[in-house]
Amino acid sequence: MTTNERLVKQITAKSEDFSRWYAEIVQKAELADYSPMKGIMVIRPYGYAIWENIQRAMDLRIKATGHVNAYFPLFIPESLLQKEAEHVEGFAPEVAWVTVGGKEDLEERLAVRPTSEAIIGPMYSKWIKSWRDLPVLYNQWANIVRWEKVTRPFLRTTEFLWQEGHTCHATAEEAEEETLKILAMYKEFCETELAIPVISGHKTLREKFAGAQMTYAIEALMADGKALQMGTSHNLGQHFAKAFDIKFEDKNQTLQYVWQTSWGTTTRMIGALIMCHGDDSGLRFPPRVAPVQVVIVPIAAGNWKETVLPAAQAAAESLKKAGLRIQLDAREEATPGWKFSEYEMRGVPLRVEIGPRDVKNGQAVCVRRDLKTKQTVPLSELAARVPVILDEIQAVLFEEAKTFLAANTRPAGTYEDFKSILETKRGFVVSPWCGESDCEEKIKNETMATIRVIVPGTEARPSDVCVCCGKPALTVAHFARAY
RNA sequence: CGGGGAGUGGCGCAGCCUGGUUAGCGCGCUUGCCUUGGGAGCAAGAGGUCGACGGUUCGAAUCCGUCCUCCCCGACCA
Repeated sequence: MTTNERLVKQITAKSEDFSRWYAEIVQKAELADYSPMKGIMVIRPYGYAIWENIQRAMDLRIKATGHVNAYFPLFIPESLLQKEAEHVEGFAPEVAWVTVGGKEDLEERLAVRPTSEAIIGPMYSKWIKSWRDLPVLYNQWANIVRWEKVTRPFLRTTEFLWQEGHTCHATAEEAEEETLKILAMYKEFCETELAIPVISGHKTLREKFAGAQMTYAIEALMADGKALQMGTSHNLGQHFAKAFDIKFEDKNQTLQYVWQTSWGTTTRMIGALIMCHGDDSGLRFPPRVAPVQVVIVPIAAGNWKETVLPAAQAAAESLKKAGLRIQLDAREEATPGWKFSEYEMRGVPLRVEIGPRDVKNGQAVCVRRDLKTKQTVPLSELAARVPVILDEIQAVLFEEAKTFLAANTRPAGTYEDFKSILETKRGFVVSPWCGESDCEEKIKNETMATIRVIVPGTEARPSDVCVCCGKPALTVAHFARAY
């Protein structure tokens, strides 16, 4: 990449300054823009299309596992939010409050939902009477407000979009099973749809959701070596059931509190797509969620409107019939070279060029965004071949990300190694840990790394000692600096 | 919320220190011609009152104050 090209594009190279690259690509690719309010962004059509694709794919999975969608209020009366002590304490610093309605001061202020447990609780209490009413498997797609101090487009914004599942079960075992089922579903979603490999496991008490009994999470590694939480699944135990009096009569005619779960994924996943797959030329979207999967660029020359254009239009039609998201860019005011760079920057997985030579030969030139390789495909075979190429691109992006994750997951037995890895390489550091919150805190203060998850199957050996304090290890944890 | 940087047509910047005619430049945009296989060329145009408010001054993009927003580094969080 020459300096001249860089100047023309006016985008900082990812390899030069990752943070700046991220901030610029979000705007240049028209994914999002800043609103007049601090930390509150506007998701533009190109960015929202990704969310719609994510929603569609996630919603299918949510429903396939027996859940149904519902919608609960945006406002939560303060008295409800306060019912679960740990919950309100955890969220208090970031709740936005409504205190005036019209011209009247409200008798009780209303929280703009930071999460919906507290508004769903009383409804579940009302609806659930019998063991026959269980399980309740609800999900809602909604917006959330958390008054964050530091914000970044998609990664942390004051208002964001998410799905939140809220379920009730008759037994602790069922709730735990649900929690883990969703965690597995999230992992599969990230890997299949987003081409982002994740590690999954449970959080420490220090990092768990306010009010949960246990929090599980999936964590991905971004290109700068920082971890990003991609989704959480909480086993709420009976904390909220007791706070909101959610009881049912079991088969033995005794009243029992329900066992609950809640789980969510957010528009943050779009940030992960950007940071995980992008390169110096811009975005690289996985075909399965790309807003535009194929852009067709006709090469305008000579009598192109009689020859090239009809061929391009026919190609677009045949690809649309194959079920693909297609854009035909036949604008005359932009040159082919300009379009090539533009769609690369915007992360379109495949570009199909059709020029006079191609029409003569009955072919098209396909250029992959992932590897930047070119191949010619007979026009008659486009509709059959392009879906295969898109699958390959999806697979390549996933493989590249997996390789990166593996290469940046390192064991550390001593605190010196631990610190050295975080200073020079980042990524995940896998180390034995004594299980004490004090040690976790100390490590965070000294290295900025936190325990992202404790992965099942990474138990400590009897001889292992805590990487920080040297006491016998309780378990082995994945540490990282995180967003 | 603490420390640092920044806000000037759509984008990227210069001007500010050392106040002074109609605030410049590149890209983009409009029109015409010509071109089109990696961000073409020529010509003619349009577009800003310099983040907001207040102050100093005969005069403010420029000096002072307050506020807003963005970026970076920390403390808190999806």
